[in-house]
Amino acid sequence: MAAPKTAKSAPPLLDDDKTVELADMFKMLGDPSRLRIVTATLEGPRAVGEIAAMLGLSVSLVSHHLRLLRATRLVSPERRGKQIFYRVHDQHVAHVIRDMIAHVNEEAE
Amino acid sequence: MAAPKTAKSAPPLLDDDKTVELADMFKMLGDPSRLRIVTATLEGPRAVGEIAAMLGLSVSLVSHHLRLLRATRLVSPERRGKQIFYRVHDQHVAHVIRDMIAHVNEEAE
DNA sequence: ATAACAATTGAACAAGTGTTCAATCGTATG
DNA sequence: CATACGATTGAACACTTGTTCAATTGTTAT
Repeated sequence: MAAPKTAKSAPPLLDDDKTVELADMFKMLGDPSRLRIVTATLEGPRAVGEIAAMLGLSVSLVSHHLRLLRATRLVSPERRGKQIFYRVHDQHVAHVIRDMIAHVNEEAE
Repeated sequence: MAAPKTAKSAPPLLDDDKTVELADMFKMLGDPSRLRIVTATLEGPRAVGEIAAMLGLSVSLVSHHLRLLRATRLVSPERRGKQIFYRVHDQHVAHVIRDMIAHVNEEAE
């Protein structure tokens, strides 16, 4: 909790549940390692070890992050032999992230 | 740092600086209080006390968050008399956030 | 100047976070 | 079966983070 004031009057633009849900999604992308992992899976299914090598991170660390990303439904796993391939969970997520990347890459205004 | 492996080979989709910059932006929006504050300023310039009342948060807390949001250039202040009004820093930021909200509100797939 | 109002600031604390290391699980191949 | 490989898991750690409270700065009015 935050304030003793019992104030509440403005119409929302986003209800409380959606706000928390969205914040959780943002939080997941708010860590550089995780953001790199997600953008890596954006280009196609990538195995855990592959991601780790690409990014210069330990397999353990990548796996920990993938567990969180899975829980937030940002990526989804698919087993193929010994390896497990991850990709962005759906097109919805992919679009949002691509959008953000585009905006940061433009940066012209 | 993370892994001792000296691996590095894949072409980026987003260079390191931009990645960190984007992650910082995401991190700011990754807290529910802050996300609500930003969406509040999305509808027009809002005074600090006004925001605090709308959201049921203490003025102090809102101010702390606004300092962070200012530092990340997500909002910008404008003094008008005793009060200080905040609004989303630019259209760029506004668009990205509106986009995200729209996506979460749809949620249909 | 004094008082009142709006907002910022700093210290302090609990709770959460990213990372590492070692151990474990799952799947394929000898 | 055993061995090797890929990935997950859990404990432990230092570090960061969100929040509160009290004190302070800045602004307008009396």
